[in-house]
Order: sequence, then structure tokens, then C-alpha cells
Amino acid sequence: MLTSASHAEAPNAWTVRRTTAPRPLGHALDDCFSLAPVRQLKAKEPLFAEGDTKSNIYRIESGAVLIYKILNDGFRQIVSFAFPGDYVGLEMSPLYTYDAQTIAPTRIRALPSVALWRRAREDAAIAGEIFETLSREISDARRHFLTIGRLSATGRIATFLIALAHRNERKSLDAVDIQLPVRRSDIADFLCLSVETVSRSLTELKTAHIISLRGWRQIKLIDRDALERLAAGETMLDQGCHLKRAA
Amino acid sequence: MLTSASHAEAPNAWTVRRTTAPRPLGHALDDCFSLAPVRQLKAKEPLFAEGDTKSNIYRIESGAVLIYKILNDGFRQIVSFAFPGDYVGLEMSPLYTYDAQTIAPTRIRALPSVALWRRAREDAAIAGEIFETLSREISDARRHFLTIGRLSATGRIATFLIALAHRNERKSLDAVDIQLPVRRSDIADFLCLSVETVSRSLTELKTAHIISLRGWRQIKLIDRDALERLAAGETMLDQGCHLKRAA
DNA sequence: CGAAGGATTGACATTTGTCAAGTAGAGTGG
DNA sequence: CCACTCTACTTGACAAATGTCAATCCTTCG
Repeated sequence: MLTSASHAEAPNAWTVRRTTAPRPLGHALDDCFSLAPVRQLKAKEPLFAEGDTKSNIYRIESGAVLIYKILNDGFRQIVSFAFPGDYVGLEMSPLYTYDAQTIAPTRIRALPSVALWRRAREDAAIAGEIFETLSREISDARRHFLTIGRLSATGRIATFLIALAHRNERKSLDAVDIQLPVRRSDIADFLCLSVETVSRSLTELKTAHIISLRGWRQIKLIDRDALERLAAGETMLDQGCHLKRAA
Repeated sequence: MLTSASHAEAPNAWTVRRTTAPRPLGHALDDCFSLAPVRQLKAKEPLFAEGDTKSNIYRIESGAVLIYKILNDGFRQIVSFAFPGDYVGLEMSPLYTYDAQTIAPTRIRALPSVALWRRAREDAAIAGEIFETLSREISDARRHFLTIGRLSATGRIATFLIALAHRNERKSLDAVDIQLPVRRSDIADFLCLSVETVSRSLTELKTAHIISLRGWRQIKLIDRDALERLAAGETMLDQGCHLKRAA
């Protein structure tokens, strides 16, 4: 949800030829990477920069990576967060089109892009999984721009929190008590908001007893339905909104 | 620029790998479609709806198609415009994820999606071109969300006009006197603005003598540099802005 | 325990959306 | 060719949302 991912289970044309097997879940792409060497990075280390020749395609093993772009006016736009299992740089281009930097100690596997393309040409299963991953990236990107373009600050935050919850569910982690992997300013740069607005929206959700905060990185989703509604475009006023401003 | 496309030479990373050969432009994908039957549609006819089973992938021969989504709150979000040469529905998914409707009399070719995927499995050249097209869609989608998220109304309009100019250049049409293919409300729904704001921004550009308007659908780009700067994030005040409000 | 970075809050400016007129183009029938 | 009409567009006044700047308050970590 947050980035191009390997979480792979869209039923589609490519999997058709595998329908006989109970889990047409593709591991072919993953397998390519399991042979690749692991690289260990510290926090805040660059992985590559915009304009670099794209030599490798990466898969995150542990940690977290920020994919972003520095705009002319100096602002930073985060395009996606990459977490364990996610691929980075899969889209086909001769150069990296973004900057990438770790935000925590991170282990990655690097596979030379030419090697991957060669294998994709030879093995239709791999090509198919790349199609799937790219298709998912397209729909993620489009969903994200709906989020940015149409939702209020609070709606965007709600969307973000729901996405984190989903991610935790997929990984069998706690989807209620969520450990924020990023700082406020990262959220802001991802959702095209100012840090202040992110902060205000979180406070608003807290005041409405939809979430609760423990420290800066621990968030508890109390009323997930309300979050879903906000993410769907309802406003705080639409809802029966218990306590408009009780405080 | 405006949609997933076959028009293959946006000034970006993609052009680099083609610098050696003058036109290594792939026609394999196009060839697939040239055998497909043509369908004739009137203006305002639906091509498919969100949730329909994806039976066909389309290529526009003439006319124009709107790809959009109706949101919960009734708003319409236009995801892209598809013009002659563009593909529609290429991304891999078992269902259409958007609505599509013609905005003018349109001729399209329809290719069964299973047929295309089969050919892609057999022919690496076709698979490669699909990769490229999808990759371009990803970068278009991301560029678009930068536009939506970071630019003022005027900046977004400028971006849109520049994109139209590029499109016309690619097709050897007039890139200065531009015939708008869409209405204000389509621009608004594409750029996540209200119709009124679109109108005001156009008026502002006209007043600054950056564009001129002849009727509703004819736009002349007078100061393209200024447009480029606005699209890059500069504000009207940043520039030496001849005539702040001379009127 | 103190320092430094990160987060929150408040006051205010700016931008954009909304609602309500009003105007201009395009098409139609006389 | 003109009047009529419908739709698309423009403009204005105002409200709401968000960004900006500045001050202050937490947390974390050394």
C-alpha cells in the first residue's frame, strides 16, 4: 500500500496458467533475489541518488528506505516508503528517477538490473510477477494522488494510518497499537502537508478519541471505523462525531 | 504526458537509452493492435465501467477518451485523458479499475486481454514494450501527483498547458496555438481544482500576457518560458512579472 | 541532568472552495 | 441571418482550510 511491493496475490491473467496449484503465489521474483548478496546500511545512508545510472534493483530485507525527490524550491516530496519485502527500482528506466535513503539500519539485497531483465526474458513467470508489481505500483500511485488531491488533511492522515494497519495485518503484527516507522515531517512530505498540519490533525483525532498517542511514535487506533470513514472522504462533522470539542 | 501512451519520447530518463539508435522505437505492441477490429463510438459513450471484467485492452485510433473514477462523495476524479495512439487498460488487473467514456466521436481498436498476455509471454519484444509503457505510466502518475500536491492552481494549469504543447509537438501540430481538447470542468477534475479556480487561473495568465484566449477552446501560449517557470513551482510574484495588475 | 532535535500550539496570511449572479459561445428553428 | 436557448464559462463575495512564522513544550539520548 505504501510502496511497490512483493505482497503478491492479485488474481489475474498471468496467474491463470498456474490455477491448478493451490497457491499460485509467485515466488519466482523473490527467488531471483534470494541468491543476491546482502548489503548492510546504517540509518540515513543514501542508497542511490536521482540521475545515477541504474545498476541494481533492490529488495529490502529489514529496516526502512525513503524514496523521494528534492524539488526545485527545496521541498522534499516523498514518493514512497519501502519496507521489508518491497522492491526498489523495479520500474524500467536507465537512470534512477528518485533519491533513496535509509531511515533506519537496513539490510538489502542488490540484483544487477541487466541480470533481472535477462531472467525476465527467459522466464515468463518472472516477467509476469514484474508486470503484477508494476501494475500494483500504478494503482498505488493513482490511489495516492486521489488521497492527496481530494482529501482534507485529516482524511489523508486517516488514510495513512489505515494503510499502516493493513501493512501490519499482512505481516501479522499488531494492527491496533502501531509503531510509527517515520517522523512527522516524513508523513508531511509524503502527504503533501506541512508538519504543523500533520500535528494538528493528529491532535484532532486524539481529541475525538479516534486514536491515542503514546510518545511520538506509538499510535493506538481506537475507532478504526471512524478512520475508514474519514479516509473515504467523510468529514469530522459528517459523522455522529462524539464530542465535537468537549475539552 | 497526459496518459499511458505509446507516444514515446518525453524529455526524461527514457530518452537516454535510445540515444544511440535514432528510432529503436518498438512497433511490436502496435502491430498486435493493427490486426484488431475497429470500433466506432459516438461522443459521451461509455467504453467500460469500473468493476467490469476486463475483456479487452484498447488503443485509441482517433477521438478522445476520459479515464476517471466517481468518488464516494459524488466527485469525479479524472485519472487521465487518452488520445490517439494511447493504450487503455494495459495495466494488469482482472477488472477495470476506472470508468472510461468518450468525449468526442472516437474510433478504437479492441484486443482481448488474454490474447495480448499470451503474445507477451511468447514474444519478449512485446513484453518489453509493455514494461516500458507501464513504467511510463508509473512515472506519469507520480509526476502528476507532484503536480497536484505541490503546485498552486496557476502552477497546475501551467503544467497542463505545457503538457499539451509537448503533445502537439510530438504530433507535429501547432504547439503555440493550441486547441483545447476538453472543457474547463474536465481540466478541473483532472487537476483537483474547482471549475471556478481553473477559470480564475486562466484569466490570471491572460492578464499577465502569458497566454491569450480565443473563444473557449483556443489558447495561445505567448510566454512559454513563464509557463515553464510556473510549472516548476515559481509563483507569479517570483518572476519579474511584467505588469502585476496593469489593468 | 542537560542538550538537541522533534513535536505541538497559537496568531495570522494566503489560497482555494462554495454559492450566487451574470456573460459569452454554439446550436437551432424561424 | 437573426433571435432564442442551452450550456459552458467567468466573476464576485465570502467562508473554510491550510501554510507560515514564532514561541513553547516534549522526548530521547548522551
